[in-house]
Amino acid sequence: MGSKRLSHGVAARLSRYLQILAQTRKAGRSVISSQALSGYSGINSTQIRRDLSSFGRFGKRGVGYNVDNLIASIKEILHTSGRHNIALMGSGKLGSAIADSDMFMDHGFHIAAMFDVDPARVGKYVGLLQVQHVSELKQAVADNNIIVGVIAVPSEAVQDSADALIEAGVRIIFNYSDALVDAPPGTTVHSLSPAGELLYALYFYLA
Amino acid sequence: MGSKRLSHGVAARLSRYLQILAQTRKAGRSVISSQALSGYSGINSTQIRRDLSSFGRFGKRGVGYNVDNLIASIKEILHTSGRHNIALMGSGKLGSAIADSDMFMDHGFHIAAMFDVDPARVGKYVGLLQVQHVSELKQAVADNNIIVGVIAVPSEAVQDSADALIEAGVRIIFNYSDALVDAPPGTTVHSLSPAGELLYALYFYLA
DNA sequence: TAGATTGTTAATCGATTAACAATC
DNA sequence: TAGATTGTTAATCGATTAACAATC
Repeated sequence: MGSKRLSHGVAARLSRYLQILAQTRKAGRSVISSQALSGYSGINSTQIRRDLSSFGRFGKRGVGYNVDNLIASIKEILHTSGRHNIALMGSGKLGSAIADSDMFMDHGFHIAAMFDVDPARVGKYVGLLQVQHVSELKQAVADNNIIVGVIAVPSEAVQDSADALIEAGVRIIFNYSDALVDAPPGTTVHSLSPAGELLYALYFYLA
Repeated sequence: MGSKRLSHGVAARLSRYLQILAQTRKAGRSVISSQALSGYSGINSTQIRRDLSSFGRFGKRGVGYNVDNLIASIKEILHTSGRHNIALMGSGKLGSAIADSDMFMDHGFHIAAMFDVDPARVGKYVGLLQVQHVSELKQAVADNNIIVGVIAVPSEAVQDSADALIEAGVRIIFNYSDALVDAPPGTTVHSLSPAGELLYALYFYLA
């Protein structure tokens, strides 16, 4: 066990635990029970204990899981302990809001560079980052070992941004719009869909 | 069939189809195959055909599904054909970006009011919406039949916004940060977790 | 000791997939 | 007619859940 390739379900749940654990640590709590994790994730507590116990004995009976240790253990299982560099596409309101937030930093991601097509924005600073022109993307990806692209541009421009990232060698893309993105096999594109989530919640609310 | 309560899995997948179909329609395509839907959703095409066929015969063999008809049919199945009003919490960069986008409008949601705690922002206009003080939330929820809250405030303030929404009677919340939110049973809170999604994608990329 | 929570088993349910006849 | 894609069956796999002994 341990060295086997994880199933998609298990990897997805472990990532989810990791995200919640990071928030728990941020809130100053050092121990968490499977019950509490279940409350935040919506995943059954038995499922959580089973997921974790298949990799080792991380918990203390009667107490719960040590947050710091569990974070370290899961990161090891997922092979994602390092720092991962991001290229942020778009320096408008959404892009700036993303650059300002801790959301990525808290999980070992680093926004290494920020890009725009608008010449009026290129050269300006957002926090510590200077906005670069998209034509510099390929070089920046190579120089900074960027493996993730985050797209925060108007929906009409999303496909162009995605194409530029793919052309530059980026294979993991997070798209903040709900525009559909065409991408070649081997490339992962995750698009936001708040409306989809809301319609789903609405069904159970109205029923 | 048809009138039975949907399982969570089915409702989630139908919402996902709906989101993709709306984008497909926007792109001007009038027909889509289960194969194409599968490509965009990551859901197996047999699963898609099975989900749909359990409610009726929506497709044409050899052709695919009519996009407009399928949207209407799924909305009917989900009982979410109407217009649904949203209260948007936060008028900063993120809030403004959300107010400017079509993401909610495209799916029958309407941002009916926008709130902030900062007196300097209250009264200003973002597009056609005038920013109101949070103290007016409860009244606005009642007046405008608001059933969904979208939170776009700094992570330290997320819980306060959620509390205000819940106090005002809102039971469905979409949180644009990855801060954990405590909410009473009966309330649905969906929080964004881009980092979680990325770690998941990263595992399969690195493996 | 008493209370709480893990680790694990066993049984059930839903998701996934391949395959293919029906039919547009 | 030929090609494509739905609708549906059957078989497999993973997720979910209840229950509870082990143990902190």
